[in-house]
Amino acid sequence: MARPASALRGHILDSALDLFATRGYKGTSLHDIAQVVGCSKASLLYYFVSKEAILAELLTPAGEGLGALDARLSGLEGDQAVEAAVTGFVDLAMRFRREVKVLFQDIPVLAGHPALGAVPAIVARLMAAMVDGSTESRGLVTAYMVIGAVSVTCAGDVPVPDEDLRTELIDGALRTLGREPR
Amino acid sequence: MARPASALRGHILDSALDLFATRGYKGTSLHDIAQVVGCSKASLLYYFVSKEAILAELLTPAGEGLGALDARLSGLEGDQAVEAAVTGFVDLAMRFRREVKVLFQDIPVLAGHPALGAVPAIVARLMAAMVDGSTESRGLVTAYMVIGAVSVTCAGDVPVPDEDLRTELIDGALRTLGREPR
DNA sequence: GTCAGATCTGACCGATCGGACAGTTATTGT
DNA sequence: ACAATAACTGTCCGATCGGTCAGATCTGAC
Repeated sequence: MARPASALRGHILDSALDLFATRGYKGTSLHDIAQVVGCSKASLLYYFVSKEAILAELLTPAGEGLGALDARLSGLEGDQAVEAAVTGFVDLAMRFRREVKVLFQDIPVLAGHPALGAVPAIVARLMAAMVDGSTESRGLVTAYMVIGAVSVTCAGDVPVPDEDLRTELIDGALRTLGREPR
Repeated sequence: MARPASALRGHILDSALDLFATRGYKGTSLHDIAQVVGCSKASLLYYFVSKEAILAELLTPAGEGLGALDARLSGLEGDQAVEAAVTGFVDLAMRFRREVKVLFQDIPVLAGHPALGAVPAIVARLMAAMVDGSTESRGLVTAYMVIGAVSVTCAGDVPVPDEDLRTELIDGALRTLGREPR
């Protein structure tokens, strides 16, 4: 055994995330993952009860981050809530770029998943915070637009340094929402 | 035969588009399509040489629309090009909502496809037109943001009438780009 | 050394996939 | 009426999928 034993689990998660992000969940087989990791397919199922369990564990941190943002937002109102929602979502999307890619590719597969059950409601609150509770056409549409803009830009690989990407995403989102960038 | 014979082909395409949009290309089997259409799996392969051929035919109109927009844009410059790019892309995305959904879900599957080979270059030109050729961070990021915002909003089902959706998408995109809505 | 338990694997399984093909049924021109 | 062609299907096939399992191999405590 060349590799320290306990490291294999982490390698599996990392390789799986890479493959899921580039080929999609359904487009990646356990054989593919095993090949990249350099172990047998059976080893994957020694550490994880199923392929879906790998996906669930990969998406858990992002889900927790989203939950934390939701909690932070519940104590804010008005302009403060808007700015916190935008910056919080941008930071989350940038921190979990590969996860966002997976999420967007396999929404149908993941929609029914219990671990992700709370996500739609949280995203709905997040969007509401961005448009300050507006339920008019403008508010609904722009909230969707910001979510899409930030997600797609983070998932794609724009040739821009992370710091610049962050400020431009925040400024762009605020512009979309009709607010003056600070 | 209850159904007029020549109609089957069209029914296959329509049902396949629905299924691809909701479950993804890889998440939809030929058996699934046949069941929805109400014919045998073999019939699908009588009208189409392969599953991929169905997908290719479904995406062709959207690809042609994108090509037409590209041609229209090549004759414009400056503000006119920006507005034409934004409105043209919004109209395209709204006209081909289900196709956009399929495209976003299965980018990895479709990236290497020959029929879609010209798309990345066209999209690059479209984004360039939106930001008036800017290659700075702001331009690159906002171009991505607009593409993502419009695509995701059209793919999702925002409870807003089409007319309102169109004007809000165009206005929102122009705001993102830092331009005054007309 | 040796034994127990954790780690890892080859071989196998049933299900499902996209696709091939011979053959049946309906339609049409004459 | 009757071929000829188009439309359609049941059945089979090899490949690949996620997952199981008995056993091989490694590791650390004593």
